[in-house]
Amino acid sequence: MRITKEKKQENHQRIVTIAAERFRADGFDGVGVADLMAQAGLTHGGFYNHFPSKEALVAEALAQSFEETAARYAGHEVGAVIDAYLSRAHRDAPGQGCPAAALSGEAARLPAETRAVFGAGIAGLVAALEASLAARPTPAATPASTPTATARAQAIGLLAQAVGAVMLSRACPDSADLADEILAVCRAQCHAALQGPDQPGAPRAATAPLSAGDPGRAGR
Amino acid sequence: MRITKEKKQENHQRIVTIAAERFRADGFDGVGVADLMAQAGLTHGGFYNHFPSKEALVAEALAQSFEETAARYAGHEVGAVIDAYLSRAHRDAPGQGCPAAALSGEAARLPAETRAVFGAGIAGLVAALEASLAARPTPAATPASTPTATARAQAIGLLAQAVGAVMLSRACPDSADLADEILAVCRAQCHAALQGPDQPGAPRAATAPLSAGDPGRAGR
DNA sequence: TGTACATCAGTGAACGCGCGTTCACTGATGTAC
DNA sequence: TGTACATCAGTGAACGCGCGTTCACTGATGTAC
Repeated sequence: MRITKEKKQENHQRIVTIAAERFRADGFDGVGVADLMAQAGLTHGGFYNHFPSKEALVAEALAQSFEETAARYAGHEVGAVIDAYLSRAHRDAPGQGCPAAALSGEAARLPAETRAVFGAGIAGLVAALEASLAARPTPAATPASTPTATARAQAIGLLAQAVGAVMLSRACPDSADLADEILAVCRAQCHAALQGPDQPGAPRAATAPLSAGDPGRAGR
Repeated sequence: MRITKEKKQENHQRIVTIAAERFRADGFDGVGVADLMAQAGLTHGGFYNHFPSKEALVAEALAQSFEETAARYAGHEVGAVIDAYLSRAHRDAPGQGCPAAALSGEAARLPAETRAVFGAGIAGLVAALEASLAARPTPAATPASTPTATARAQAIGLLAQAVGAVMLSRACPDSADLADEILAVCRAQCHAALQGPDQPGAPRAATAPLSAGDPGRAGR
Protein backbone atom coordinates (compact mmCIF):
# COMPACT_ATOMS: atom_id res chain seq x y z
CA MET A 1 0.00 0.00 0.00
CA ARG A 2 2.97 2.32 0.03
CA ILE A 3 2.60 5.33 -2.29
CA THR A 4 4.85 7.81 -4.06
CA LYS A 5 6.47 10.65 -2.13
CA GLU A 6 4.69 13.09 -4.37
CA LYS A 7 1.37 11.35 -3.71
CA LYS A 8 1.99 11.61 0.00
CA GLN A 9 2.65 15.31 -0.29
CA GLU A 10 -0.52 15.70 -2.33
CA ASN A 11 -2.51 13.89 0.32
CA HIS A 12 -0.96 16.03 3.04
CA GLN A 13 -1.89 19.20 1.21
CA ARG A 14 -5.40 17.96 0.57
CA ILE A 15 -5.94 17.24 4.25
CA VAL A 16 -4.69 20.71 5.21
CA THR A 17 -6.89 22.43 2.66
CA ILE A 18 -9.97 20.51 3.72
CA ALA A 19 -9.19 21.21 7.36
CA ALA A 20 -8.69 24.90 6.67
CA GLU A 21 -12.18 25.09 5.26
CA ARG A 22 -13.90 22.86 7.78
CA PHE A 23 -12.33 24.49 10.82
CA ARG A 24 -13.46 27.91 9.65
CA ALA A 25 -16.95 26.61 8.93
CA ASP A 26 -17.48 24.38 11.97
CA GLY A 27 -14.84 25.34 14.51
CA PHE A 28 -11.87 23.33 15.73
CA ASP A 29 -14.02 21.10 17.92
CA GLY A 30 -16.72 20.84 15.29
CA VAL A 31 -14.71 18.60 12.97
CA GLY A 32 -13.09 15.31 13.86
CA VAL A 33 -9.94 13.71 12.50
CA ALA A 34 -11.87 10.78 11.03
CA ASP A 35 -14.31 13.14 9.31
CA LEU A 36 -11.49 15.15 7.77
CA MET A 37 -9.64 12.06 6.54
CA ALA A 38 -12.81 10.60 5.03
CA GLN A 39 -13.42 13.85 3.17
CA ALA A 40 -9.86 13.57 1.83
CA GLY A 41 -10.64 10.04 0.64
CA LEU A 42 -8.48 8.36 3.28
CA THR A 43 -9.01 6.42 6.49
CA HIS A 44 -8.41 7.95 9.88
CA GLY A 45 -5.57 5.65 10.87
CA GLY A 46 -3.19 7.27 8.43
CA PHE A 47 -3.62 10.69 9.95
CA TYR A 48 -0.61 10.29 12.20
CA ASN A 49 1.68 9.62 9.25
CA HIS A 50 1.11 13.29 8.40
CA PHE A 51 0.68 15.09 11.70
CA PRO A 52 1.87 14.39 15.25
CA SER A 53 -1.53 15.49 16.57
CA LYS A 54 -4.75 17.24 15.62
CA GLU A 55 -3.31 20.37 17.16
CA ALA A 56 -0.49 20.34 14.61
CA LEU A 57 -3.04 20.21 11.81
CA VAL A 58 -4.87 23.13 13.36
CA ALA A 59 -1.66 25.17 13.26
CA GLU A 60 -0.95 24.28 9.63
CA ALA A 61 -4.51 24.91 8.53
CA LEU A 62 -4.58 28.27 10.29
CA ALA A 63 -1.34 29.40 8.70
CA GLN A 64 -2.66 28.44 5.28
CA SER A 65 -6.01 30.18 5.87
CA PHE A 66 -4.32 33.42 6.84
CA GLU A 67 -1.93 33.31 3.89
CA GLU A 68 -4.75 32.57 1.49
CA THR A 69 -6.79 35.44 2.91
CA ALA A 70 -3.95 37.95 2.77
CA ALA A 71 -3.15 36.85 -0.79
CA ARG A 72 -6.76 37.22 -1.93
CA TYR A 73 -6.92 40.85 -0.82
CA ALA A 74 -3.36 41.78 -1.83
CA GLY A 75 -3.02 44.36 -4.58
CA HIS A 76 -6.64 45.46 -4.46
CA GLU A 77 -7.89 48.91 -3.63
CA VAL A 78 -8.72 49.18 0.06
CA GLY A 79 -12.25 50.26 -0.75
CA ALA A 80 -12.82 47.10 -2.74
CA VAL A 81 -11.36 45.01 0.06
CA ILE A 82 -13.80 46.57 2.51
CA ASP A 83 -16.73 45.85 0.21
CA ALA A 84 -15.71 42.23 -0.21
CA TYR A 85 -14.94 41.65 3.46
CA LEU A 86 -18.15 43.22 4.70
CA SER A 87 -20.33 41.48 2.13
CA ARG A 88 -23.10 38.98 2.66
CA ALA A 89 -21.15 36.58 0.47
CA HIS A 90 -18.27 36.61 2.95
CA ARG A 91 -20.57 36.39 5.94
CA ASP A 92 -22.42 33.44 4.46
CA ALA A 93 -19.32 31.46 3.47
CA PRO A 94 -17.11 31.33 6.56
CA GLY A 95 -15.30 28.26 5.25
CA GLN A 96 -13.85 30.30 2.39
CA GLY A 97 -13.43 33.48 4.38
CA CYS A 98 -11.12 35.19 6.83
CA PRO A 99 -10.00 33.00 9.73
CA ALA A 100 -9.90 36.02 12.02
CA ALA A 101 -13.65 36.46 11.55
CA ALA A 102 -14.36 32.74 11.83
CA LEU A 103 -12.11 31.61 14.66
CA SER A 104 -10.97 34.51 16.85
CA GLY A 105 -13.21 33.42 19.68
CA GLU A 106 -11.89 29.89 19.85
CA ALA A 107 -8.35 31.02 19.12
CA ALA A 108 -8.26 32.70 22.52
CA ARG A 109 -8.50 29.21 24.09
CA LEU A 110 -5.92 27.52 21.90
CA PRO A 111 -2.63 26.29 23.41
CA ALA A 112 0.12 28.90 23.29
CA GLU A 113 1.96 27.47 20.28
CA THR A 114 -1.13 27.43 18.09
CA ARG A 115 -2.21 30.81 19.34
CA ALA A 116 1.14 32.17 18.24
CA VAL A 117 0.28 31.12 14.69
CA PHE A 118 -3.03 32.91 14.97
CA GLY A 119 -1.36 36.04 16.33
CA ALA A 120 1.11 35.99 13.45
CA GLY A 121 -1.81 35.71 11.04
CA ILE A 122 -3.49 38.76 12.54
CA ALA A 123 -0.21 40.67 12.41
CA GLY A 124 0.12 39.71 8.76
CA LEU A 125 -3.34 41.02 7.92
CA VAL A 126 -2.62 44.27 9.74
CA ALA A 127 0.67 44.67 7.88
CA ALA A 128 -0.94 43.96 4.50
CA LEU A 129 -3.74 46.42 5.17
CA GLU A 130 -1.26 49.00 6.41
CA ALA A 131 0.75 48.66 3.22
CA SER A 132 -2.35 49.10 1.08
CA LEU A 133 -3.30 52.21 3.03
CA ALA A 134 0.17 53.71 2.81
CA ALA A 135 0.32 53.06 -0.92
CA ARG A 136 -2.81 54.96 -1.84
CA PRO A 137 -2.72 58.65 -2.79
CA THR A 138 -3.60 60.99 0.06
CA PRO A 139 -7.23 62.07 -0.17
CA ALA A 140 -7.14 65.42 -1.93
CA ALA A 141 -9.56 67.27 0.30
CA THR A 142 -7.86 66.48 3.60
CA PRO A 143 -6.95 69.77 5.25
CA ALA A 144 -3.53 70.06 6.85
CA SER A 145 -5.08 70.81 10.22
CA THR A 146 -6.30 67.25 10.80
CA PRO A 147 -3.53 64.80 10.00
CA THR A 148 -4.94 61.40 9.15
CA ALA A 149 -4.18 58.66 11.62
CA THR A 150 -1.10 56.62 10.91
CA ALA A 151 -1.66 53.93 8.34
CA ARG A 152 -1.01 51.31 10.98
CA ALA A 153 -3.59 52.68 13.38
CA GLN A 154 -6.06 52.93 10.54
CA ALA A 155 -5.34 49.34 9.52
CA ILE A 156 -5.90 48.05 13.03
CA GLY A 157 -9.12 50.02 13.40
CA LEU A 158 -10.49 48.85 10.08
CA LEU A 159 -9.63 45.21 10.77
CA ALA A 160 -11.22 45.30 14.21
CA GLN A 161 -14.43 46.84 12.97
CA ALA A 162 -14.63 44.53 9.96
CA VAL A 163 -13.97 41.40 12.03
CA GLY A 164 -16.45 42.50 14.68
CA ALA A 165 -19.11 43.30 12.10
CA VAL A 166 -18.82 39.95 10.31
CA MET A 167 -18.83 38.02 13.58
CA LEU A 168 -21.84 39.85 14.97
CA SER A 169 -23.67 39.52 11.67
CA ARG A 170 -23.03 35.77 11.68
CA ALA A 171 -24.21 35.47 15.26
CA CYS A 172 -27.61 36.98 14.43
CA PRO A 173 -30.48 34.69 13.43
CA ASP A 174 -30.56 33.91 9.72
CA SER A 175 -33.49 36.10 8.80
CA ALA A 176 -32.69 38.97 11.14
CA ASP A 177 -32.57 42.42 9.57
CA LEU A 178 -29.94 43.31 12.14
CA ALA A 179 -27.46 40.95 10.49
CA ASP A 180 -27.56 42.87 7.22
CA GLU A 181 -27.79 46.23 8.96
CA ILE A 182 -24.55 45.61 10.83
CA LEU A 183 -22.76 44.81 7.59
CA ALA A 184 -24.15 47.84 5.73
CA VAL A 185 -23.54 50.33 8.54
CA CYS A 186 -19.98 49.19 9.16
CA ARG A 187 -19.21 49.09 5.46
CA ALA A 188 -20.27 52.73 5.19
CA GLN A 189 -18.26 53.71 8.27
CA CYS A 190 -15.13 51.98 7.03
CA HIS A 191 -15.41 53.82 3.74
CA ALA A 192 -15.93 57.08 5.57
CA ALA A 193 -12.86 56.45 7.70
CA LEU A 194 -10.91 55.80 4.53
CA GLN A 195 -11.81 59.11 3.02
CA GLY A 196 -10.41 60.94 5.98
CA PRO A 197 -12.24 62.52 8.92
CA ASP A 198 -13.24 65.56 6.86
CA GLN A 199 -14.73 64.01 3.77
CA PRO A 200 -18.51 63.99 3.89
CA GLY A 201 -18.33 60.66 2.15
CA ALA A 202 -19.67 60.37 -1.34
CA PRO A 203 -21.99 57.39 -1.79
CA ARG A 204 -20.23 54.32 -3.12
CA ALA A 205 -21.28 51.36 -5.12
CA ALA A 206 -21.93 48.46 -2.78
CA THR A 207 -20.86 45.85 -5.31
CA ALA A 208 -18.03 43.58 -4.28
CA PRO A 209 -15.64 42.78 -7.12
CA LEU A 210 -13.69 40.58 -4.74
CA SER A 211 -15.29 37.31 -3.78
CA ALA A 212 -14.49 35.01 -0.89
CA GLY A 213 -14.09 31.86 -2.96
CA ASP A 214 -16.67 30.20 -5.16
CA PRO A 215 -19.62 32.59 -5.06
CA GLY A 216 -22.05 29.84 -6.06
CA ARG A 217 -22.11 27.96 -2.77
CA ALA A 218 -23.24 30.27 -0.03
CA GLY A 219 -24.91 27.79 2.30
CA ARG A 220 -25.82 29.91 5.30
CA MET B 1 -33.63 14.22 49.79
CA ARG B 2 -36.38 16.50 48.58
CA ILE B 3 -35.70 20.20 49.22
CA THR B 4 -37.66 23.42 49.54
CA LYS B 5 -39.09 25.14 46.48
CA GLU B 6 -37.02 28.19 47.36
CA LYS B 7 -33.91 26.03 47.65
CA LYS B 8 -34.57 24.59 44.24
CA GLN B 9 -34.90 28.03 42.74
CA GLU B 10 -31.65 29.03 44.43
CA ASN B 11 -29.91 26.01 42.98
CA HIS B 12 -31.31 26.75 39.54
CA GLN B 13 -30.05 30.31 39.70
CA ARG B 14 -26.65 29.19 40.92
CA ILE B 15 -26.27 26.76 38.01
CA VAL B 16 -27.20 29.46 35.50
CA THR B 17 -24.79 31.98 37.00
CA ILE B 18 -21.93 29.50 37.03
CA ALA B 19 -22.73 28.46 33.47
CA ALA B 20 -22.87 32.08 32.33
CA GLU B 21 -19.34 32.58 33.57
CA ARG B 22 -17.88 29.28 32.44
CA PHE B 23 -19.39 29.40 28.95
CA ARG B 24 -17.91 32.85 28.39
CA ALA B 25 -14.54 31.74 29.70
CA ASP B 26 -14.29 28.29 28.11
CA GLY B 27 -16.88 28.17 25.35
CA PHE B 28 -20.07 26.11 25.17
CA ASP B 29 -18.20 22.92 24.36
CA GLY B 30 -15.44 23.69 26.85
CA VAL B 31 -17.60 23.01 29.90
CA GLY B 32 -19.56 19.87 30.65
CA VAL B 33 -22.79 19.42 32.52
CA ALA B 34 -21.11 17.34 35.24
CA ASP B 35 -18.42 19.98 35.70
CA LEU B 36 -21.01 22.74 36.05
CA MET B 37 -23.11 20.78 38.54
CA ALA B 38 -20.06 19.92 40.63
CA GLN B 39 -19.12 23.60 40.75
CA ALA B 40 -22.64 24.32 41.98
CA GLY B 41 -22.17 21.73 44.72
CA LEU B 42 -24.54 19.21 43.13
CA THR B 43 -24.26 15.95 41.24
CA HIS B 44 -24.79 15.73 37.52
CA GLY B 45 -27.84 13.50 37.68
CA GLY B 46 -30.02 16.30 39.00
CA PHE B 47 -29.31 18.55 36.05
CA TYR B 48 -32.42 17.41 34.19
CA ASN B 49 -34.67 18.43 37.04
CA HIS B 50 -33.74 21.99 36.09
CA PHE B 51 -33.22 21.96 32.32
CA PRO B 52 -34.55 19.77 29.49
CA SER B 53 -31.10 19.80 27.88
CA LYS B 54 -27.70 21.49 27.97
CA GLU B 55 -28.90 23.64 25.10
CA ALA B 56 -31.65 25.07 27.30
CA LEU B 57 -29.06 26.06 29.89
CA VAL B 58 -27.00 27.72 27.18
CA ALA B 59 -30.01 29.84 26.24
CA GLU B 60 -30.71 30.85 29.83
CA ALA B 61 -27.07 31.58 30.58
CA LEU B 62 -26.74 33.69 27.44
CA ALA B 63 -29.81 35.74 28.25
CA GLN B 64 -28.51 36.39 31.74
CA SER B 65 -25.04 37.33 30.46
CA PHE B 66 -26.44 39.86 28.04
CA GLU B 67 -28.77 41.37 30.65
CA GLU B 68 -25.96 41.60 33.17
CA THR B 69 -23.69 43.26 30.60
CA ALA B 70 -26.28 45.79 29.48
CA ALA B 71 -27.08 46.57 33.11
CA ARG B 72 -23.45 47.11 34.00
CA TYR B 73 -22.98 49.76 31.34
CA ALA B 74 -26.41 51.38 31.69
CA GLY B 75 -26.43 54.96 32.88
CA HIS B 76 -22.74 55.54 32.37
CA GLU B 77 -21.17 58.07 30.01
CA VAL B 78 -20.43 56.47 26.67
CA GLY B 79 -16.78 57.48 26.96
CA ALA B 80 -16.47 55.59 30.22
CA VAL B 81 -18.18 52.57 28.70
CA ILE B 82 -15.66 52.54 25.85
CA ASP B 83 -12.75 52.74 28.30
CA ALA B 84 -14.10 49.86 30.34
CA TYR B 85 -15.00 47.68 27.38
CA LEU B 86 -11.68 48.16 25.62
CA SER B 87 -9.61 47.65 28.77
CA ARG B 88 -7.11 44.95 29.53
CA ALA B 89 -9.24 44.07 32.55
CA HIS B 90 -12.16 43.19 30.29
CA ARG B 91 -9.93 41.36 27.81
CA ASP B 92 -8.34 39.30 30.56
CA ALA B 93 -11.59 38.34 32.29
CA PRO B 94 -13.89 36.97 29.58
CA GLY B 95 -15.94 35.05 32.13
CA GLN B 96 -17.13 38.33 33.66
CA GLY B 97 -17.29 40.22 30.39
CA CYS B 98 -19.49 40.78 27.38
CA PRO B 99 -20.89 37.59 25.83
CA ALA B 100 -20.75 39.17 22.37
CA ALA B 101 -16.97 39.42 22.67
CA ALA B 102 -16.62 35.97 24.20
CA LEU B 103 -19.03 33.85 22.19
CA SER B 104 -19.95 35.46 18.87
CA GLY B 105 -17.88 32.96 16.94
CA GLU B 106 -19.52 29.91 18.44
CA ALA B 107 -22.93 31.57 18.46
CA ALA B 108 -22.95 31.44 14.66
CA ARG B 109 -23.07 27.62 14.93
CA LEU B 110 -25.75 27.41 17.61
CA PRO B 111 -29.16 25.94 16.78
CA ALA B 112 -31.65 28.53 15.58
CA GLU B 113 -33.55 28.86 18.86
CA THR B 114 -30.44 29.58 20.90
CA ARG B 115 -29.06 31.87 18.21
CA ALA B 116 -32.25 33.88 18.46
CA VAL B 117 -31.41 34.56 22.12
CA PHE B 118 -27.96 35.68 21.09
CA GLY B 119 -29.34 37.94 18.38
CA ALA B 120 -31.75 39.48 20.87
CA GLY B 121 -28.82 40.11 23.20
CA ILE B 122 -26.90 41.93 20.48
CA ALA B 123 -29.98 43.95 19.60
CA GLY B 124 -30.30 44.87 23.28
CA LEU B 125 -26.72 46.10 23.48
CA VAL B 126 -27.19 48.15 20.32
CA ALA B 127 -30.38 49.70 21.70
CA ALA B 128 -28.74 50.52 25.04
CA LEU B 129 -25.75 52.10 23.35
CA GLU B 130 -28.01 54.00 20.99
CA ALA B 131 -29.97 55.39 23.91
CA SER B 132 -26.78 56.51 25.65
CA LEU B 133 -25.60 58.23 22.50
CA ALA B 134 -28.90 59.95 21.90
CA ALA B 135 -29.02 61.17 25.48
CA ARG B 136 -25.70 62.98 25.47
CA PRO B 137 -25.41 66.66 24.56
CA THR B 138 -24.38 67.28 20.93
CA PRO B 139 -20.66 68.00 20.73
CA ALA B 140 -20.39 71.80 20.68
CA ALA B 141 -17.87 72.12 17.89
CA THR B 142 -19.67 70.01 15.30
CA PRO B 143 -20.35 72.22 12.28
CA ALA B 144 -23.75 72.00 10.70
CA SER B 145 -22.26 70.91 7.39
CA THR B 146 -21.34 67.42 8.59
CA PRO B 147 -24.31 65.93 10.41
CA THR B 148 -23.21 63.21 12.79
CA ALA B 149 -24.29 59.72 11.89
CA THR B 150 -27.55 58.57 13.41
CA ALA B 151 -27.19 57.38 16.97
CA ARG B 152 -28.16 53.90 15.85
CA ALA B 153 -25.50 53.71 13.16
CA GLN B 154 -22.95 55.05 15.60
CA ALA B 155 -23.99 52.47 18.18
CA ILE B 156 -23.62 49.61 15.70
CA GLY B 157 -20.25 50.85 14.53
CA LEU B 158 -18.92 51.28 18.05
CA LEU B 159 -20.13 47.85 19.13
CA ALA B 160 -18.62 46.14 16.09
CA GLN B 161 -15.25 47.78 16.54
CA ALA B 162 -15.20 47.16 20.29
CA VAL B 163 -16.20 43.51 19.92
CA GLY B 164 -13.68 42.99 17.13
CA ALA B 165 -10.90 44.65 19.09
CA VAL B 166 -11.47 42.60 22.23
CA MET B 167 -11.72 39.35 20.27
CA LEU B 168 -8.57 40.01 18.25
CA SER B 169 -6.71 41.11 21.36
CA ARG B 170 -7.70 37.89 23.12
CA ALA B 171 -6.62 35.81 20.13
CA CYS B 172 -3.10 37.21 20.23
CA PRO B 173 -0.44 35.43 22.26
CA ASP B 174 -0.33 36.48 25.91
CA SER B 175 2.82 38.58 25.73
CA ALA B 176 2.23 40.06 22.28
CA ASP B 177 2.47 43.84 22.05
CA LEU B 178 -0.14 43.65 19.30
CA ALA B 179 -2.77 42.57 21.82
CA ASP B 180 -2.41 45.79 23.79
CA GLU B 181 -1.92 47.89 20.68
CA ILE B 182 -5.25 46.77 19.24
CA LEU B 183 -7.02 47.76 22.44
CA ALA B 184 -5.32 51.16 22.66
CA VAL B 185 -5.77 52.07 19.01
CA CYS B 186 -9.42 51.11 18.92
CA ARG B 187 -10.11 52.85 22.19
CA ALA B 188 -8.70 56.07 20.74
CA GLN B 189 -10.67 55.67 17.51
CA CYS B 190 -13.93 55.04 19.35
CA HIS B 191 -13.40 58.17 21.40
CA ALA B 192 -12.61 60.14 18.25
CA ALA B 193 -15.77 58.85 16.60
CA LEU B 194 -17.70 59.97 19.66
CA GLN B 195 -16.46 63.52 19.45
CA GLY B 196 -17.72 63.81 15.92
CA PRO B 197 -15.81 63.65 12.66
CA ASP B 198 -14.49 67.20 13.00
CA GLN B 199 -13.12 67.21 16.51
CA PRO B 200 -9.33 66.80 16.53
CA GLY B 201 -9.81 64.72 19.65
CA ALA B 202 -8.48 66.03 22.93
CA PRO B 203 -6.42 63.45 24.81
CA ARG B 204 -8.44 61.51 27.32
CA ALA B 205 -7.67 59.76 30.54
CA ALA B 206 -7.35 56.02 29.85
CA THR B 207 -8.61 55.04 33.27
CA ALA B 208 -11.61 52.80 33.39
CA PRO B 209 -14.01 53.63 36.19
CA LEU B 210 -16.20 50.74 35.06
CA SER B 211 -14.91 47.28 35.80
CA ALA B 212 -15.96 43.96 34.35
CA GLY B 213 -16.56 42.22 37.64
CA ASP B 214 -14.06 41.57 40.42
CA PRO B 215 -10.92 43.36 39.24
CA GLY B 216 -8.72 41.19 41.45
CA ARG B 217 -8.91 37.98 39.45
CA ALA B 218 -7.66 38.56 35.97
CA GLY B 219 -6.46 35.07 35.15
CA ARG B 220 -5.43 35.37 31.50
C1' DT C 1 -53.88 21.35 63.92
C1' DG C 2 -52.42 16.51 63.05
C1' DT C 3 -51.80 12.51 60.14
C1' DA C 4 -51.01 9.71 55.73
C1' DC C 5 -49.46 9.80 51.44
C1' DA C 6 -48.01 11.58 46.92
C1' DT C 7 -44.52 14.39 44.96
C1' DC C 8 -40.12 15.33 43.33
C1' DA C 9 -34.99 17.42 43.97
C1' DG C 10 -31.06 15.27 44.46
C1' DT C 11 -27.97 10.91 44.10
C1' DG C 12 -24.82 7.97 41.70
C1' DA C 13 -24.44 4.12 38.54
C1' DA C 14 -25.08 3.22 33.88
C1' DC C 15 -26.19 3.99 28.79
C1' DG C 16 -24.51 4.81 24.04
C1' DC C 17 -21.69 7.62 21.40
C1' DG C 18 -17.94 10.07 19.23
C1' DC C 19 -13.59 11.63 20.03
C1' DG C 20 -8.16 11.58 19.53
C1' DT C 21 -4.86 8.26 19.40
C1' DT C 22 -2.47 3.58 18.95
C1' DC C 23 -1.27 -0.58 16.70
C1' DA C 24 -0.49 -4.84 13.93
C1' DC C 25 -0.71 -5.51 9.35
C1' DT C 26 -0.24 -4.92 4.02
C1' DG C 27 2.11 -4.25 -0.03
C1' DA C 28 4.05 -0.88 -3.30
C1' DT C 29 7.98 2.25 -3.26
C1' DG C 30 12.65 3.42 -2.59
C1' DT C 31 17.37 1.86 -2.06
C1' DA C 32 21.62 -0.85 -1.53
C1' DC C 33 24.22 -4.02 -3.87
C1' DT D 1 20.46 -2.44 -15.36
C1' DG D 2 18.60 -6.10 -12.35
C1' DT D 3 17.62 -8.15 -7.89
C1' DA D 4 16.68 -8.40 -2.70
C1' DC D 5 15.26 -6.11 1.02
C1' DA D 6 14.08 -2.28 4.10
C1' DT D 7 10.91 1.45 4.44
C1' DC D 8 6.67 3.44 5.32
C1' DA D 9 1.74 5.44 3.65
C1' DG D 10 -2.38 3.68 4.12
C1' DT D 11 -5.85 0.31 6.45
C1' DG D 12 -9.19 -0.83 9.86
C1' DA D 13 -9.88 -2.67 14.45
C1' DA D 14 -9.22 -1.31 19.01
C1' DC D 15 -7.89 1.68 23.13
C1' DG D 16 -9.40 4.79 26.91
C1' DC D 17 -11.88 8.77 27.83
C1' DG D 18 -15.34 12.28 28.50
C1' DC D 19 -19.55 13.68 26.97
C1' DG D 20 -24.94 14.36 27.29
C1' DT D 21 -28.53 11.83 28.91
C1' DT D 22 -31.34 8.15 31.46
C1' DC D 23 -32.86 5.69 35.36
C1' DA D 24 -33.99 3.33 39.83
C1' DC D 25 -33.73 4.90 44.19
C1' DT D 26 -33.99 7.96 48.58
C1' DG D 27 -36.20 10.69 51.79
C1' DA D 28 -37.72 15.36 53.02
C1' DT D 29 -41.33 18.44 51.42
C1' DG D 30 -45.90 19.61 50.16
C1' DT D 31 -50.74 18.45 50.31
C1' DA D 32 -55.27 16.22 51.01
C1' DC D 33 -58.07 14.83 54.52
